[in-house]
Amino acid sequence: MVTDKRDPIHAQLVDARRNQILDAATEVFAEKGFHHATIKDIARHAGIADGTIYIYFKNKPDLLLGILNRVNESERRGSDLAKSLEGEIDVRQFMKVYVRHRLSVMDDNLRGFQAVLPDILANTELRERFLREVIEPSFQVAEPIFEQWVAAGAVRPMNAALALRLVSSTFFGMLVLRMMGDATLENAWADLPEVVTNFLFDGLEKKEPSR
Amino acid sequence: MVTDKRDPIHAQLVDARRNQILDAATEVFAEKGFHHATIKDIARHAGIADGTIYIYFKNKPDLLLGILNRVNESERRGSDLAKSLEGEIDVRQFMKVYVRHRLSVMDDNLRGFQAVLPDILANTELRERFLREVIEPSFQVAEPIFEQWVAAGAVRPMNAALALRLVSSTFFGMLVLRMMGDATLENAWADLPEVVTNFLFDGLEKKEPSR
Amino acid sequence: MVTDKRDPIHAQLVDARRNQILDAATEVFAEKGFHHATIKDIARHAGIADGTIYIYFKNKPDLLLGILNRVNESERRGSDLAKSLEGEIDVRQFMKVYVRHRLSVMDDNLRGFQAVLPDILANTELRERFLREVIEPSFQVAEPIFEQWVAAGAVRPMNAALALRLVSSTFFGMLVLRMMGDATLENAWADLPEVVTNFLFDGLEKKEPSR
Amino acid sequence: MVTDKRDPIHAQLVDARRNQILDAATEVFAEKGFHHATIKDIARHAGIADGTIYIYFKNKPDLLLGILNRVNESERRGSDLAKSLEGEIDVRQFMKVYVRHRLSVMDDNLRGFQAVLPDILANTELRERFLREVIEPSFQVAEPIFEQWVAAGAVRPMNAALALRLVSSTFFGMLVLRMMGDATLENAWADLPEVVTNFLFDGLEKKEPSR
DNA sequence: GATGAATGAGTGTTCATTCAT
DNA sequence: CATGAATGAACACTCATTCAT
Repeated sequence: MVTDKRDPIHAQLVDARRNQILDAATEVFAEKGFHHATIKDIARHAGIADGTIYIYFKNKPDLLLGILNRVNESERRGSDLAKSLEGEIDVRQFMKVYVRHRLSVMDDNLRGFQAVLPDILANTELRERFLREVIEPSFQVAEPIFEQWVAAGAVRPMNAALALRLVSSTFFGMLVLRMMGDATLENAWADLPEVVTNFLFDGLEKKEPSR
Repeated sequence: MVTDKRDPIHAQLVDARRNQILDAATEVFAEKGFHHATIKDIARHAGIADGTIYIYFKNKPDLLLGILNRVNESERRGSDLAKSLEGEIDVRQFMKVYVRHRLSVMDDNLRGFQAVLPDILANTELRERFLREVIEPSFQVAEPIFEQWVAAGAVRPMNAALALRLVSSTFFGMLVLRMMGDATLENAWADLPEVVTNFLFDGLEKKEPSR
Repeated sequence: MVTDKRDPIHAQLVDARRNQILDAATEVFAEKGFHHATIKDIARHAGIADGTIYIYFKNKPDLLLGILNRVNESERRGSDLAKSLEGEIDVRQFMKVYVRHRLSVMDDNLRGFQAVLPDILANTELRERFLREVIEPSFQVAEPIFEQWVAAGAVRPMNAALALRLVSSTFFGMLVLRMMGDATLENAWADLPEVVTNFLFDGLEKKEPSR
Repeated sequence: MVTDKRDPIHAQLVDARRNQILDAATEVFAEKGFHHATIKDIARHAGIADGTIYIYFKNKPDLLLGILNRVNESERRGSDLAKSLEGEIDVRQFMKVYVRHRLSVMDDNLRGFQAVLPDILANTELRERFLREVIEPSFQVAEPIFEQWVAAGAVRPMNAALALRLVSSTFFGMLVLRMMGDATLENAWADLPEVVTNFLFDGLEKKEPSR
């Protein structure tokens, strides 16, 4: 029986195995950190032999890239959502939907971030890759939307690039605080879409809310 | 000649050596990450022999703790500042001073954070220690101040604990974005105290600023 | 349909497969050396799957033995030739035929030797096997022939065993030099039967050739 | 105590250690072949720890190169001898001295050759290096000497390059036969200088020897 | 105190071999 | 028979740590 490597069934099997391995790697990396996780750990976690991992991944760093790509994929859907909402008039409504989405992505991929973020921060190459491939593209999607808001008078005039960094920072910071194990943030997760939207729009100061 | 270990001159020499080593370790960890940095690297950077490091530090992780403590020291001065400003009536002025201080600490310790944060995020033990010893104490200092603001009507009523997390997240997020190499944030660093203070107080929305 | 394993057609098929695999193995071993050649390499070279090799050969060393046997077979035909020429009076003519034959065998099996000789020299077991099964038998064929020449006065009296080793050494040495890539020897290959015969009979010294 | 790496005493210690390791490696490679020898084997043989080997040698192949260089050193002394004898009138005497020297070098370095030759033959890179660095230079020393002999009428006119290859082949072949474990050659080793010289000069054929 | 050579435990990776399909 | 995915034993190499000088 000659099996065509381009066989879609074969491709599905390969994909399933890759995901099985990446799931295990995510779990173990998140638990022990990339460097303290051994291939044996991951293999045992996935219920396979050490060598099998090397059929699907070139080496250990490649596992990290695999996880990163899956996380990126989720992240990208955030941009897609933003794009799809473009033109929406009710800015605050837009934001609430977007924040909810972001937070849920964050929640779903928490283990993935925990597996990947420490090494993104530690490793120049990964860092640059993540910046170019994930963060900057999302800024590029967001910037015109933000400027449109300013033009429409829905948002006060400010440096769009900088404003995006601040909003983005808030999300990154929440991710980091959750990863650190902050209980308050974890327990309040359900209320966050509302709270964060208000924070981003109104800030801390007391004033007559615009609506 | 027997040297008394409690000799203050001796203590100063020891401290100088420790700092010399920690400086080298900070640089090398920030550059290569904790695990890819070797003791040889650090020793060469400090201009001493490998073995000498072990006279001043128990082991490699202990170097990380040493760096962490120096960073914490800087951080603590943020809390001190906040405490010292307590009672200040002009909330926005308070915030501007505080933000400026925080950002300058962040800037001064960027290499230190770069050396230490990836492993704080990766390592359960460090993570918990950082949470209990640095983050939570700073929340405990800030919470009464914030509640006092609410009581004084300077800030709109909101869950103090959560508000602090959001503010704190913004700072953490900016740190992370800078560590990632975001150029916009780096170039705008000088304007940030103003911009961030406004962001935190007023949010994004257009409204009649209260002052 | 039950196929009789003693079926001559079946046997031929098996033989064809074995040779197909040995050809591939010879090529790959010669190119990369036994240890750097992988079963995958050989299988790909033969256009079959890894596992198929194990239907025809017990294990990797067995491939080497398979190649060795084919080389030995060629070598043995040298002895056969010698034997067939026994009784021939014109010693120099005998030698010229024999040398030509040997050199052509060497040429034909160069890849085989390249595949097999390094490991014969490295591996005690193979070494002994090659010595007992190939080299010594050929000496045993040659020794009576040589002594007959001495008796007939065609060759000067000398230790037959030692003389054979020297002649044999010259051939082995030429093989090694060619394997090393010596260009002079390779380019002169066509002239060698004449040159080598003269060298073996007359040596280097100037004298009146006997004919 | 600061030790200057160019300290001659330090250099001597390093050299001693390197030789200790190379001795062990030679023994183990000769015994088991390069690929079946493990670093642990060699370390144990040298009475040191695995890691120590890597202080003095970059990697396992580097050990082979180290052995090769020591063997080359011995070989080079053959060329030196030939050069030093240049101008000698008694060609046969010259040859006897040279042959004796070569055979003794061969004998002294037999383990070294056994360690190194299999991989020289198996490995393209080593093969080329050995050809360029050892064999060809020795031919270049020998060729003018040989041509001088022809001019002086001490040797019959023949292609010098080819004649050298044949003589050289005889030596290589004897080395190979000895490595294979041929007992006859080993036992006759003491008589070889005489026998080989005669063989090289007079060949096999009966004739009135020129002296 | 300072040195840096030596140690050896720990791990990523390869690849011959097996076996369910 | 043929396949090739899976296995896991084996091994080169790294590097934190020690300690004699």
